[in-house]
Amino acid sequence: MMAMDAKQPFAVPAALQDPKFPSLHAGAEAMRRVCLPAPQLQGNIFGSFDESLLARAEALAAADIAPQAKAHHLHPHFKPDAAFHAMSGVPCAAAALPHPAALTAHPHPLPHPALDGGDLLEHLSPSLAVAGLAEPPALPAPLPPPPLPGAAAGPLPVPVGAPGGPAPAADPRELEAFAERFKQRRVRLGVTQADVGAALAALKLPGVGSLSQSTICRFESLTLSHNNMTALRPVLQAWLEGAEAARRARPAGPDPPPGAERKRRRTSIAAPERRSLEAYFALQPRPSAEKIAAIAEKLDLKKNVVRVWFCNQRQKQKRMKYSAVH
DNA sequence: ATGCATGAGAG
DNA sequence: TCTCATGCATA
Repeated sequence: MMAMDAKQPFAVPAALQDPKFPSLHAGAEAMRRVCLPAPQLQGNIFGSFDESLLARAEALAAADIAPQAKAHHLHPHFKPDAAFHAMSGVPCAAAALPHPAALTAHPHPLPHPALDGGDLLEHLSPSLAVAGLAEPPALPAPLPPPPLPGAAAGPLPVPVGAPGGPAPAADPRELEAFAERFKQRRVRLGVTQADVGAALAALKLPGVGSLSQSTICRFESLTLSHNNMTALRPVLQAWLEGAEAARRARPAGPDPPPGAERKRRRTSIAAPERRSLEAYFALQPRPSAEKIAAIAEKLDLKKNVVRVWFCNQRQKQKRMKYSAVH
């Protein structure tokens, strides 16, 4: 049998994840939907979900072979998490889309309506594609440089919600600063990300188990959601302080070389398929099951793989990094 | 460091 | 089914 990871660390109950503005969340969600390109238009486009859509997406995909085949998250859609941007106190222009048109706009212009999908697909040439690829328009860049990283004054004022009130939103900059200091101090301790993750279990904090290297890494690089960052901060801070204290106590640390055991394999999506997916995503980040099926068939991928890919893609859009750094 | 995946909870 | 937190596997 398989070694089950019966350790469900401290999966914050979803209900607890946004205890804050439940209605707001829902509202934002709804908002996002209505803000998106006219649903009717969508219906139009996808209603006759035929070769044309797929072809277009693939045309875009082909175009993507250009320089930035990877930087797609540049057009933040209006999402619940956008609230986070606003909370940061920054007039995050990135969250406020300039024109409704921008919602459907992609890094690349859509092929002319005159162009037929099928044909386009077959006659598509890199040159044509690249021609349409203008440099990404200069971003509004409303973000002033992080002002206060140096404010390393002792223990962070863990913004705890006063009893009766929801926990105040953590300042993204503060989180960012903490993450940075955390990494620095961790390295100074000569502890790896994996070590930290494993060590967390020893803290015996209620509801806190171990974490993976991935998660620690993502925390340090701010590639987690704001909520996630906020939840993890106190835990990691606790570990850090404990570790530093322990180190002062007895400077010598053992070096246990861990063993290695492997098992499952990761399916990897080939570049061309990935580009197509990105193009589809640009057109419609939330395809219906049918669309997913069609896309899957078109790209010769498993339906589930496509579905998960879209989920992960959406998740990526919500990572802190983009809000805090960009 | 990051891509693809799982599983819980909510709807 | 989706989101969200998280992890294994891998580039």
